[in-house]
Amino acid sequence: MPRKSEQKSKEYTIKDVAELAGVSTATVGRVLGGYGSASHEATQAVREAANKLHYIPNGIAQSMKKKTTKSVGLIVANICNPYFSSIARIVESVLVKKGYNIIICNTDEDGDREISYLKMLYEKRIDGLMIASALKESERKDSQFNMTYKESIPTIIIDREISNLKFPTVASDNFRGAYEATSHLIKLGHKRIGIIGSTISTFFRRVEGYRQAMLDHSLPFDTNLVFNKSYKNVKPGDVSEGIYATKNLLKYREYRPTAIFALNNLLTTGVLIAVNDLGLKIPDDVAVIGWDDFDLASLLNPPITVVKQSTYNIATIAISRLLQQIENPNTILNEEKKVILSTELVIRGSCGSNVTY
Amino acid sequence: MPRKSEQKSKEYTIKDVAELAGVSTATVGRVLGGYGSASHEATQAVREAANKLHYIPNGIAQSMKKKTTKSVGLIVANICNPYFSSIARIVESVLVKKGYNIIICNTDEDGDREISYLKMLYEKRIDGLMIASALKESERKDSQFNMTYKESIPTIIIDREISNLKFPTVASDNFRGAYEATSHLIKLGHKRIGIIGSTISTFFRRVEGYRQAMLDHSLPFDTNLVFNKSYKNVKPGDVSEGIYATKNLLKYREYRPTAIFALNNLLTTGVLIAVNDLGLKIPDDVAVIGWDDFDLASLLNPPITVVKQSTYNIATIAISRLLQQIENPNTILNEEKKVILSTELVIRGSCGSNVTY
DNA sequence: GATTTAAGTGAGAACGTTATCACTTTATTT
DNA sequence: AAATAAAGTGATAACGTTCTCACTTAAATC
Repeated sequence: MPRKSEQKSKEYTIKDVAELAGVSTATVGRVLGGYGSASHEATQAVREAANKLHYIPNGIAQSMKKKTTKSVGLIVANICNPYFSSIARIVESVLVKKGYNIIICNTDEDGDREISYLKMLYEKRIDGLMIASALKESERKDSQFNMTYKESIPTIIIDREISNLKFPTVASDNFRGAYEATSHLIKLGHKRIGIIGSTISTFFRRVEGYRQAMLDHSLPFDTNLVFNKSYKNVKPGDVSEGIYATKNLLKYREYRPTAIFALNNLLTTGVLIAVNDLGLKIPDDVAVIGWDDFDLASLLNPPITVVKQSTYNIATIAISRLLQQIENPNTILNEEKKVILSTELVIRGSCGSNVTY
Repeated sequence: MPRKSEQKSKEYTIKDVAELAGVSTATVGRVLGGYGSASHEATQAVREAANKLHYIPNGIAQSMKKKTTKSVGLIVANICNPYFSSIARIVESVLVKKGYNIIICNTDEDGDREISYLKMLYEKRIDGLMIASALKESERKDSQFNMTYKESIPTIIIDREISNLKFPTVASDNFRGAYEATSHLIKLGHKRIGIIGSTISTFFRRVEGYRQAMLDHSLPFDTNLVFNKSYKNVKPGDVSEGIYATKNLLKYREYRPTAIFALNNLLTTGVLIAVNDLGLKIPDDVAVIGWDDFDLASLLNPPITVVKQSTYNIATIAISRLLQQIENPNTILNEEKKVILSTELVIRGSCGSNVTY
């Protein structure tokens, strides 16, 4: 049965190459690894042998010896969120040029999953970690959570801040972005503004910005207008969450908000679907403003006003700092450990047009 | 300087745990690995020691010994494409439950990048591979390309077929989906139908479906209406490609197609933006039909008619088959090596309403 | 109580590299 | 021509696990 032997095609090792080339494994290492020195003949012979055997170096063994894996972990809530997928793509494109690869983990905003991912990645001995933590405000003080983070491995926190960890952070100015968006709505005459988010820390900052804007304009901060719970009957990471929240906010006609501020892309879509389902018109019946820009925003009728994050900058700054940490562990990044990028309010038509600026 | 010693926090090994627990490394392995047998005392001592040292097993060393890495590679064109990010998310969620993680690679439809990714993943000794190959029709016969694939490692091809490799495949019925979409347009009275794609193999099959539909309805197959080149001045994986193509197709008023069929999500968005830019109305001036459904499709004015793929099914079938190959390498999947899933034509308003069915 | 079976253990050889060390050969300098 | 430097090489010890093997002790069988 010659077929059987075919199936278990042996994985060739450096030893096989050495044997075929008639040199020692050390020489093979030197030739293939490009260090030390080897004669022309030896080099030739090794190359030939490696080719003939279709030798593929064992990265695991290399990692074992070199104590580096050339891989970084990326923990995000949901790779389907265009914001995170853009970041992933940019980060990946930078990394691949340096020979790194990227391990992607979706937490679905679940703190426990985040912890088990961390353990997994640390076991994998990743060289670096980029994380948009799913830790909730309340959990951030919990020392048990912080113990799961290894301060010895290069880490960069994106999108959300984790206050009591001393890792560098790159994020948007959530407070200010939300403040501006809310102020914009207020200037257009809106007094009852609903806001849809969830329990993650970033959204808290945005809600704070919203709150401050309301208060600064002598409007009440009404918690009935803040929808930031996650309901069990609605799966997160799905349009349905935004639909559910919107329908709840718009349920009682008398108390109905005249504007809704959705705190991420998916939620914005949910709001639009729900408003459409209810037969309401934007912006006349209800104004809408979304967090995160999207390609189709300007094509909708009316075009949607959004708070635009500089995703590209977040990603590039974050990855360059991470690589810096990885490649030069002694670098002290104290100077500007925290990078906060400003957002941009892109005014389109979904909030009405009687601007009073 | 006690600070310096803090910085280089030693990575504890199984040896350290053994020493602290007062047992041999073999016993630690047994306790932590959950195999063999260990006394209650030993178990207790080991657990305690491991905890005290915050011991994190070295997965690299484990992989070295066990010859399995518990990681699979996913090669796609662009993680920002909702189609691929959905697949990635579903696949990841299945894998993580089994203790695997996923390494993501973006080829940007570049065959050379695909090859270098393959090499990288093989060196990493991934346990399995899921790939939407970027190989072009012409390259598929090139044996040089096929040599880069290792038939010894479990692999599943998704989205696109690679004819001369004997890996199982899961994909949509591209021909039929395009045939139906084109027929739909023809029945609505369209005779000049533009189609926008690019050079990848999947799109060829779709263009074939389009072509067949035209011929079956006694309409000419006009290559001027087929836009499937990639231009250097336009970066792929971006809305601009679709915009550029659309503006080209609609340039000459006399020859202008009355309908445009966009072969992926990003291209559809590009078409919509371009049509809007040109001040044309859908569907009166030009009808639009897109490949791949999207959340906002029904909210646009008019709602966009699309060919919907069963992304969820593609992902779940693909990953379950891959896991089957990984966990039971002897399984012969010959019976139904190729799974072709039918698409669904979701008729909305972007093609006009005088349906003659 | 003698024998078999099971439970609990440690020593040590792998796994496939890298990289140090010692050595030989060749090239370069005095 | 002798002395030194440089280039080329192979043996071999790590890296941190797993797991077989051999062994001791305890439990179960007759």
